[in-house]
Amino acid sequence: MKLEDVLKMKKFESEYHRATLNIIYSGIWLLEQVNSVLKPYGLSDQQYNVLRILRGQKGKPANLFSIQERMIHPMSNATRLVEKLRLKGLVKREICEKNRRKVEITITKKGLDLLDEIQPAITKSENAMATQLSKKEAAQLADLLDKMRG
Amino acid sequence: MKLEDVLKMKKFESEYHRATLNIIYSGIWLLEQVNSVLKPYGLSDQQYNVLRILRGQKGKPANLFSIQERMIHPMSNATRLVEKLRLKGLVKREICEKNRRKVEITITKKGLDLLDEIQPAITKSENAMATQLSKKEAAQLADLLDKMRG
DNA sequence: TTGCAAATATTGTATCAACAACAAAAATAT
DNA sequence: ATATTTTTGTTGTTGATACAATATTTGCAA
Repeated sequence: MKLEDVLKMKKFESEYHRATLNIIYSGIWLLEQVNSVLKPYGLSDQQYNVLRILRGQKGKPANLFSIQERMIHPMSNATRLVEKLRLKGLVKREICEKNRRKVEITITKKGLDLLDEIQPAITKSENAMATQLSKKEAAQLADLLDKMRG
Repeated sequence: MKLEDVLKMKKFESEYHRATLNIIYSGIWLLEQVNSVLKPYGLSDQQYNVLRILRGQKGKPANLFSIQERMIHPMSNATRLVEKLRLKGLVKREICEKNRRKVEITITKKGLDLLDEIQPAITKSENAMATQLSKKEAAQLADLLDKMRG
């Protein structure tokens, strides 16, 4: 569905305005898709994102600062988000002995298992895009966005 | 800057995964741009969005329901958001006499003046995109997003 | 060495959003 | 006409988020 129909707009001020609104709208739309998949597992998209970053560490711990750097959302308080994951037993936190300012976060077995459990539903949701766009178009879209941000 | 550099990622699972993350990230990125422009005026992006919808009504009032339909964000409570605008004197609300369930919202002179005041900064921000993308590319980007959502 | 600046994390507070429950008016059905 | 359902909006509650203020550790400079 075209954005002007979704938002019941007659016209846009410019192609740049149309692109701007479309990117923002589509981002929110995609986040909702992801969240609806995650909801049954009791995770928010940000929590899921953090778990994936930690899995990508392959056992190496990550501190809060480096987690924030890699998040899609700028996370204004990593401490409380990670604490929620810890309470669920999905991550472990330890003070770094080398540099006592840092807190080392690692994903637990339980966290890895949960990611494995969720994976199929997420992949399915992401691949829904494949029915609309060819692989080439998806790549082109991402390239344009990279270019757009400068 | 490419998304993989921003998020310090080695690779993506697929072009679809890359596009998904890129759209979400770019949407948040754009929202931040808009918000930084609006901040000095004490408006959130949602409040600004509502004011623009009301201006588009050209004097005709809009009720809360129709405002929600046209918002980029699904707004979970329009009542309170509009109340904030009313307290600032930017909108007026009246019970619709024809259908007393409805509340008619109209933008005030003060609201219109504020929009005019903000306009140049917003346009400037939106046109920053023009230094990165041609008009044709912007259109192509928006088309791909429309297509992506199906 | 001492003092100051930078890096890292936590906490407090105020605002905002999601979700569900509720209410009132209007439309529809019996 | 009365009861039921739908539309529209409001409110309560709980949890999330932004932002600023505050520690604590480390690194560096005088």
